[in-house]
Amino acid sequence: MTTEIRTRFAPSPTGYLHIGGVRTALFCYLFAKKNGGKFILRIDDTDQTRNVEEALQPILDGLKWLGIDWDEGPGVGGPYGPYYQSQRNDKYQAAVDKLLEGGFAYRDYARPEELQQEREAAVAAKRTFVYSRRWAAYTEEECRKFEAEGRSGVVRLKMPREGKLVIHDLIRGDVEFDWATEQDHVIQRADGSFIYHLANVVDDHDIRISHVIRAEEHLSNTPRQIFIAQSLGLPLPQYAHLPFVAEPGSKTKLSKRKLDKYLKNSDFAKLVRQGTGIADRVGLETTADGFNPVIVDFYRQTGYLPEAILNYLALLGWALDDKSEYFMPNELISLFSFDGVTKSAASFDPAKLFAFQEKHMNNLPSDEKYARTVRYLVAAGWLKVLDGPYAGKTAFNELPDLFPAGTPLALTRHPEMAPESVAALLKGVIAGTGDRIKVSGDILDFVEFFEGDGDFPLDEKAWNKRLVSDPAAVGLLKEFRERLAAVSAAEYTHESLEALFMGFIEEKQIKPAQLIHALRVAATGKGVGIGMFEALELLGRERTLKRIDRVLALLNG
RNA sequence: GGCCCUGUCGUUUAACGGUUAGGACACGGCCCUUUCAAGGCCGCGAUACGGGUUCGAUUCCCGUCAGGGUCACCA
Repeated sequence: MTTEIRTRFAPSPTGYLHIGGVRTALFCYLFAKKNGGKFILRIDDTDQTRNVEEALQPILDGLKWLGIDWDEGPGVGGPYGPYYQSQRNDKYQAAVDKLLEGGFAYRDYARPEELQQEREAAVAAKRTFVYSRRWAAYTEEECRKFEAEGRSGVVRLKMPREGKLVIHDLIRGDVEFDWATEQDHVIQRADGSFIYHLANVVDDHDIRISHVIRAEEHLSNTPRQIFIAQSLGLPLPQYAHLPFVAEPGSKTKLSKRKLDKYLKNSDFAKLVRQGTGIADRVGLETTADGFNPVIVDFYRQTGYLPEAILNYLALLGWALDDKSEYFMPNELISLFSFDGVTKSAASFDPAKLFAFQEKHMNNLPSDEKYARTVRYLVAAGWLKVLDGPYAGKTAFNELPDLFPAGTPLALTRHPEMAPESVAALLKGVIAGTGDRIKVSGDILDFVEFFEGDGDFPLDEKAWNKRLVSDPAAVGLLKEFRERLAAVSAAEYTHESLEALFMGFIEEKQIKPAQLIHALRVAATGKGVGIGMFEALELLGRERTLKRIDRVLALLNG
């Protein structure tokens, strides 16, 4: 009999998807898919004080966006549901009863402060704390006696106090523990609710998990889980404890709460600055609670590619060989194995993540780049959607990551322009920017093509340097303007414009720089940008002339 | 503090007893160039320390040190 490979990711509904969690989910997913198995999503909501649905949605959305699809779980169901722990209490109760019956657990009536005293005494005596089990109750009668004292009971595991346990970890090899160092952990609270470890073991078995793949921080918790499983007579899954994702430049676990500290890392700060710049322009909230690189939403909103994030995260703790680094998701699936997984914690490097993003973005077909940038231009107010499911919508969160091809768009500042021309312009801008757009939101750095011709903003520094304080350049610009005016609309291409320009500077015996900077500022308002002649072609003759004339008029006035 | 894990350039990793210890990102320089990117070339840069085992240790063993995790009626 061959058993199916089944892995699970079991997030608790915290309201956001942590980047470290994604890494764990990804490895679970890759291992399952590589081996033709199933990846299951289970929700660890045993702590019921939270609003589960609301706090779960961002996590489901994030995983879906990344393409980490689950075969069983919320939304898709499956044969071993329910996939919410809060709905499985009957199973946990049955397990606790069985543990009690078998003598593997007991009811305990100790008060927290009494336990605390024992603990302190142990520390003072420099010995390992071992609960005296003084308030343990094994019969109904004992229970009633303690309850009469006003005590409330919990159920504790009755851990072995001798012998050793060896865990065969797929990544770490054999790890040995002394049973004596394990505590009598609570598995059911006084209010009858259940503790995670109990629920976890019961569910992993019920849901037929074959491989428990999780972060290293759970390694120390594994003995008690094994004890529960063995006491219940359940077969053990295979374990694989992944190194966790650490802070930039440190080995401490990455946390959502320490944004201020991470901001001192210049690469991290750079990432945040870029993201915030984009989010601000498309009208998104940028509070640290929801918008920060530890949370997946940050990347989605800034315009990262899922495949880039997956690629980077896969390399954080896994390597194929000494040279390959660039992988698409399907390649990761076919190449993944525990052999390549590292043992030590890997710190999150924002600069390297960004490098992967650049690479994947540069390999993106231009149609897809187009489909991904529209959202930013619409949300920032440069474009309007004329028809289709998103007609009239402007809020970023109401717009899709990828705009459907053929959606008719209008240019806010040039309402007269036909949708086909708008689409052609945007396509041209994307082609012109080449590899300058690193994240989809970067399109907002090239909106000079969407500005009005008579009122586009002029970069102050560039304006002063290239025009105000360079009268020679202005003279040349005036003259070159006439040459441009003489070009027919059909001839107004970057090739012929470049030829025209080169002829002009040769004739004038000058270097390109003596005119081209002035021309750029006049035509785009900026000191930097895409290739000059591509820019002129995109603008077209009429718009170029209008722009130059406006600037010339400003200089005279 | 007990227990557990980890320790190769700044970061991420390769080398599974024999290499001038390799790559990528970052960084520095040069080239290209109308700006900004990109690209090309070059450079900087590591086996935590101490003992063993071995003809030979990054690799195996022991110790030290360092970092991290875990010890909740959180997950």
